[in-house]
Amino acid sequence: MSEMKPGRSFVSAQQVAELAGVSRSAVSRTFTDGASVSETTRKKVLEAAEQLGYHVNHLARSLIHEDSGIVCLIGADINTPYHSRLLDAITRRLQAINRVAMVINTSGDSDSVEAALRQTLNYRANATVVLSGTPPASLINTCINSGQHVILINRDDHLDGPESITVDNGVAAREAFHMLHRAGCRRIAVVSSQAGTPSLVARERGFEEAAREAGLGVTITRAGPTGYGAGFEAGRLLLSGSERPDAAFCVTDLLACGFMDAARVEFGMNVPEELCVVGFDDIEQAGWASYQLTTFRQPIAQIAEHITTLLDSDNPDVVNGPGAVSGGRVCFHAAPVWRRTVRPK
Amino acid sequence: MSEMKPGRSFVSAQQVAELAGVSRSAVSRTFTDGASVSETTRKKVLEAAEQLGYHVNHLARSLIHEDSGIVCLIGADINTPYHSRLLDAITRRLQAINRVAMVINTSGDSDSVEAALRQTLNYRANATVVLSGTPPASLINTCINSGQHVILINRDDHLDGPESITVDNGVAAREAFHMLHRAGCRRIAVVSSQAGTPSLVARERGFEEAAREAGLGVTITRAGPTGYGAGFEAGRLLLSGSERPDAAFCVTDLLACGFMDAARVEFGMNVPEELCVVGFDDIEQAGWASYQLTTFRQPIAQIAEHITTLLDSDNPDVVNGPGAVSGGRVCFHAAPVWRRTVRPK
DNA sequence: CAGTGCGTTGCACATTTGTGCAACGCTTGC
DNA sequence: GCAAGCGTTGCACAAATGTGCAACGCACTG
Repeated sequence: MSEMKPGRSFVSAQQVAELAGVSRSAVSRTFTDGASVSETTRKKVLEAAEQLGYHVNHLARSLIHEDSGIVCLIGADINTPYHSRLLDAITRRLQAINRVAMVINTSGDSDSVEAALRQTLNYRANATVVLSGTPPASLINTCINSGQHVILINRDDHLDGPESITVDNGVAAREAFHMLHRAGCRRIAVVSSQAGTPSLVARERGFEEAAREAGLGVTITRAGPTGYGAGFEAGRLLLSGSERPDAAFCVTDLLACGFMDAARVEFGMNVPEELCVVGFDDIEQAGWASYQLTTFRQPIAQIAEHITTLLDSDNPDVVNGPGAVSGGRVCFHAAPVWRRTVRPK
Repeated sequence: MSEMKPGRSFVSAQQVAELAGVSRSAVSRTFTDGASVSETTRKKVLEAAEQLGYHVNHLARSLIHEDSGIVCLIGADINTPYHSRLLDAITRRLQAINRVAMVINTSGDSDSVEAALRQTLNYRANATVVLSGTPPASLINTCINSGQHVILINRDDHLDGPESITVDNGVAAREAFHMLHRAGCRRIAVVSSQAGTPSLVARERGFEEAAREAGLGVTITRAGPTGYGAGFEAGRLLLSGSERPDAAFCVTDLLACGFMDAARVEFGMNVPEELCVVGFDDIEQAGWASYQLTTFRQPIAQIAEHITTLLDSDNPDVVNGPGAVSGGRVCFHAAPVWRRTVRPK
């Protein structure tokens, strides 16, 4: 079959045309939807293409169309359960609408981030999706200034260019307080991190407000980066004091897992009898038998679907119509998931 | 500052040239390393570029160079702890050498996978890295036949085109057996999955062989997909029998976590007193206080580094020299990580 | 049988960039 | 002062593709 030179470079439409005995235009039209080609030439072309292993060069195609088909995903901590699930969902949906994802990892040192971002602008990405709160706003501004279509997830920089997809962190956090309050908890700790991400801050604030309205004060602990280790450390600090809290709202499930483990392993406490815990995100581990964590579910599927909607309804003709999408804000609900770390009322 | 039309399409080198009062060649040379431009025009060009928000179009640049700078990563289950860590490490290293990652998620239905793969071939990726054992061999063959530089991780399809990066699964699995055997375990179960991935099969085989040589038989359970749920289910099945195993080798840490949880929650067993467990991968959760799982560490950093080495040493002039990289096979060692799920000798 | 119409095909030009080659100007050495 | 040399610049062509426009051929109709 494969009589082509194996390591040699890619096949061009010209070569296919010569083998099929038609013009290069015919080859181009064969691979363009809606173009006018007769069935016989189409067949000849497809046969020759198959034989040579021809694939349309999207780079050249994108020179002409505005649409490169590339969507750039910018995020940090993509090895984290929540972010990797988000990445999984988004890449899948993108593929379903014939887009392909370029991933920029902003966890490294920031100059390499800058370089990578520049790379991406260079590839004329169709849109840029910012997955996490960590990438600095300056990067986002660079994208916007370069005419990029930017979609922000769970940030609330109030920029006018980008679309924004949010989760009602504040509302959910208020609900978290009432769950714990109704369970009889009165000395409630808030476990957060030093990341200072908009969504985390919104959760802290929402909880604090609800507590204040109920006449309770809360102490906020920020032990380190947003992860298991920080939660564990926070647990060790908070529970070794003379006045132990009887509940904790952890702004992230990872923090909650660490906190619970500290409580049980280091102090032998029982959850939820002596200590109630509420998390956020509903990562897979929250459902594991060792944790059975009561938490709030991130509407990942809805977020991913909304992104594809934004990209598909990217009609340039509808500029400022009533259903204009540019600069829109969408907020999804994070529903509580009841498991076993909060005592039933 | 930004007097450009905000939503309008990208800036071309021509426009920069006109604003700077130079020829387009001068613009091109300004953004090409090693080209000859005087300092004064260089400055004029950079100023004009900054003002217009110009970024070099990599798509057009890649038309001329062979090097597109894109590396395609194909994998399934990227929301899994092991795979997401691998993805994290690889994307970071790629950015460090000025490449950018395109991610193809093969978890979806297979026709969308095929479409996505075609997409990627179309982008003239510099290389294709296959992350997991799941993508079918036909996809890989498509890549190879199209002249792609393919790098396989933890597969052992014995194809001649691609480079192969492996972990010594068999050796590690034999070591796992001896760890358990030395701890006094004699009724040992192997917990695996129905995925049938090469690396998982190699682990099963290695363990089985070592057991046979020691005069022991083992039972292999394959409860479902490779994950926590399947491990839990396997635990429920195996431990409810009349003759309980006293140890389990789980071919994946996720399986091990599920298995341990079933043992403790459903049957109230103590680990490692009544049941020893060994996992594989050393995912983050293996180090959590609730598990403290003894396992084998996947050399993720080494794998990622080796990939970049392969891409950097991609000297086309050295075709068949002594250090030829094409079709090479590299095997890294998976070192044991001792924690608390195996009794000390 | 001639004319009209429609589907198909090829030519030529467009997209954006890198680069060889020739020309040009400035500096330096004799 | 003039020639040589070197650094810089612009022209023109290359890369692979999509597409408008004109031409061509075939079938159908009057």
